[in-house]
Amino acid sequence: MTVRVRFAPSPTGFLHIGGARTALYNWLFARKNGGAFVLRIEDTDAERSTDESTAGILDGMKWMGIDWDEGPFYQSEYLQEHKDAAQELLRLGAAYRCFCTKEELDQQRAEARANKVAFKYNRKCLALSAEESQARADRGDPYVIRFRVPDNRQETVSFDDRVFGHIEVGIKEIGDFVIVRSNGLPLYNLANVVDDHRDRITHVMRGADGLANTPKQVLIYEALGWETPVFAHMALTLDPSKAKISKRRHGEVVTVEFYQEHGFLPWAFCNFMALLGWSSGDDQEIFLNREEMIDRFSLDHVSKANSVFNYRKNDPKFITDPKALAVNAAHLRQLPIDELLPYVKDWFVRQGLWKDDWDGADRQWFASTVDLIRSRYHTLEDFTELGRAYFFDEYPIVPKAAKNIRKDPVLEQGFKRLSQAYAALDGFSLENVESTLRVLSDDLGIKAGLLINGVRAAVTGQTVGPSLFEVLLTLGKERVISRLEKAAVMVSAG
RNA sequence: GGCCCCAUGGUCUAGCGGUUAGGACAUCGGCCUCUCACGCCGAAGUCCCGGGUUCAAUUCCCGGUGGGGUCACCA
Repeated sequence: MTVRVRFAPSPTGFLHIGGARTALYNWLFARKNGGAFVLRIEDTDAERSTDESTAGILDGMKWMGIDWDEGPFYQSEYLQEHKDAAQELLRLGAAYRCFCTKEELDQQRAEARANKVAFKYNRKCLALSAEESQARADRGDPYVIRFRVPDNRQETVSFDDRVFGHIEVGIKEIGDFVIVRSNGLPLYNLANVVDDHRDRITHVMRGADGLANTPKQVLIYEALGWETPVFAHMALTLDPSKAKISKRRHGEVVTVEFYQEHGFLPWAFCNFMALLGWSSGDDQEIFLNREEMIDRFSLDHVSKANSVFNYRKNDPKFITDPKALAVNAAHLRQLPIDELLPYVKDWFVRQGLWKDDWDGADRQWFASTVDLIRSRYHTLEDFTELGRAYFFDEYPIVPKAAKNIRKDPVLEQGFKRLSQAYAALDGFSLENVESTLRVLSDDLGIKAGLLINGVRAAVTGQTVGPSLFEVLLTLGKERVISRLEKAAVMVSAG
């Protein structure tokens, strides 16, 4: 039997990391098993569903590179099927109309709470005769349809969850739940089962918050005489205080969009997400390409314990979970340069900073410059922020760099004479660039390090970076000379 | 509160009766060095608690504790 899985988000917000992870695991499972990945938008809550959030979810998935084979289907388009299923359940005696008012039910809930037991509908309307039920319906009395939990035939409902194992719950624990609202619209538990059955889903992989609903759904499958799919629930991702993550509480940092906008490589982001609850079984954590992870993916190593998304609010050093940054950085420096370049280009284009020469005449230069600096960057954003000076003549000089430039008055002479010496140089090679600087340091009677650090600060605006002489070569003679002249002025100006 | 689920360093995890409890990130120190990063080396830090079962429990069972989920005419 061909594996068929689905991702069925409700479009009530942006795609957040929890949903992204669910989508990713489904996708990995489908690709691993040569199955189909279906995308279904569960938009039946018209109050909360918006086109924008649907678009946001699709965009997020596209960015991550999680492609779907079928869909997107929209749950709202299958309304009639859901209603038909409810009628069928009614006909089978597996469901019944309930005319109880909200007030009555609220009262029952209050009582249940007072008695410290779970609320269970008291089945008042189950006692209604078929005739009376029909008569009241015909008369136009408002009613909901409840599923009749078959407590006369079995004591427990159970299923074997692919990650949590055998789950069993006493049937007396489940109250007759509503499957169709009084306005005629079916509810999640019913619609979801009908849709999964129609879409021939073989494996339902979703967040563990669906675990407690599953017995109800199993009951519906059984009542309709449908085969139940395999369930595989995934532990939730929590925030550092163990609270469920939500955009409302946590803001942008939990949305996929945030990672897109902060220069994450899509697959590196997926790599990090995958690690939040899944392990390869050995020590490998970095998967530079999709195939590698697909090959290794298995439900056997999906964790049952909730994981904590370890982001720190307002931490200047870590804009998100340090491990997310580390994984992205690993991809940034380990990817073959030719595979990385397109993403760097996209980033520059997005920022409106791309120059066409960089994949034309200066293609080689661009590649080697990116290669030179990438090992100390964490995100693509670093190329346009920290790495500004490598690509543009306008660049900020960070305070510590400014300090290095003015560290010693002798540096004014140093910069001035170095620029003159470089100007007089025949070529501009690693060797003569370095020896020129060292000879000058001796002349000036200062340590080469002083001049080197000053020059680095002057030409890059940073105190850190690659070996200075490599930097100088990448920048080229002209730029170096003019930047040194400016630096000399900076020193004299104090 | 009822029911269900979970529990290895700060975080993500490996482990599946006998291990100096492994790896990654983060932290700290060292090497490298013109700085930073990379790379390499090293340090600190963990099996929630209590009972069993067993020659032997991080591992199996039970009970606590802690955390999470769920109990809607949301999905």
